[in-house]
Amino acid sequence: MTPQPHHSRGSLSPSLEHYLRAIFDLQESKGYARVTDIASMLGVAKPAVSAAVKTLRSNGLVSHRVYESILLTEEGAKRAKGVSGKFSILMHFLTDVLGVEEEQAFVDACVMEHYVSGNSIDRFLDLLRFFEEPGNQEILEKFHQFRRSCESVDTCPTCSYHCDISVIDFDDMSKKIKQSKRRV
Amino acid sequence: MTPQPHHSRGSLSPSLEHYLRAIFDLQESKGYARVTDIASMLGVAKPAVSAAVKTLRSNGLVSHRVYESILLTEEGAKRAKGVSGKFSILMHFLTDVLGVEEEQAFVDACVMEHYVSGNSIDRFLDLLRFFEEPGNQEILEKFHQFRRSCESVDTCPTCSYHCDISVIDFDDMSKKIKQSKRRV
DNA sequence: CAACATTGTTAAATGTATTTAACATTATTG
DNA sequence: CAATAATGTTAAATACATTTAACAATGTTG
Repeated sequence: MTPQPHHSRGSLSPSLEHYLRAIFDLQESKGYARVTDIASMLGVAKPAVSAAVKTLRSNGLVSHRVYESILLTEEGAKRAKGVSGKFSILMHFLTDVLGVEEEQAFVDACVMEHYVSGNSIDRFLDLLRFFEEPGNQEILEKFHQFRRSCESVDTCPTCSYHCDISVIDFDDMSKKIKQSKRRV
Repeated sequence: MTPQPHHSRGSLSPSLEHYLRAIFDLQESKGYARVTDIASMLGVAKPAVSAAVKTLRSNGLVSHRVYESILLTEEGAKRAKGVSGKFSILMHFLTDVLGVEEEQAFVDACVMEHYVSGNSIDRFLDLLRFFEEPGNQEILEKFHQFRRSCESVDTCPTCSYHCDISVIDFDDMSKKIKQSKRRV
């Protein structure tokens, strides 16, 4: 009914958020973003970028005159910073705390940044900070030892998730979970 | 060229994986799954379920004669167990370690189960187990205290992610990340 | 067992995100 | 400055996941 303001506050799809972060990163590193940059950065064809930019533009998140370069608006920059921040937290958590290999952590952080709630991200950050506290580094080190002691899938029951799920004692961990299955 | 075997080993879309887990859960709780059960469990319309089941069936993951109930094949059960296991680990980690509120944890685990690599899930499980080790519960308790000390967003810099991302010191956490931006 | 309720399917349409092919614009350079 | 290269857009097609509406099969019960 009431005409929807173009720079709406609604939430973006994961795909559009990802374009937004790519533009943010390019703007940080070279001052602006071009369609081709974005396309090669994200590994998609240029028309996909054109379409995405058009949508972002109609949401008031980027300014872009055809055939020219793309810049974030203030609102766009604000949102992009949010996504980028999530990414940083996740990336750090996965590599520095969990010890996930960097390439893998990157891929995972790139999807989690769009799907995990800000709420949970806050908690990831808490734990990251906890391990950074004076005196707590050694706890992290202790965990890394614990983790490193499990190089072999054959001998360690905790390293078997994607190898053989049946090794894990799920009865032990499924009590409260059962109850929370209301909505999926 | 060569006719693709129907029970292919390719990977499923997040959506189909989610249907698969729903079927798994229903089969566990009542022995079989009906279209209506799945639809109401996932909050989608029945034709969406019909379509998904048809695809799962053509992939050899469920057996289903029209108008009858749906059962996982051996292969389907194997894969569903994998997804379900990821869910359990994530749910536990989010609630018991991070202290994420249960409803929120549930939502997040439901998406992460499809998007996070088995590799990283293994690491989440490691950390979960680490905190369960004799003598380590108190570390977790210490973290929970650290975390609980941050109820107010106004006074605690770690609880501000989705409120004001700018509070976080990203320069500090963006060195190694910069380098890993090859593929997105 | 006929009427009704429940359950499931098909058909048609929508929305989003892609691709390739063809074309348009802009930039470079000989 | 004209030819060529690079960049960007539009158009058309595909794929997937979804919806509503209409219909079909199955089950229940008076």
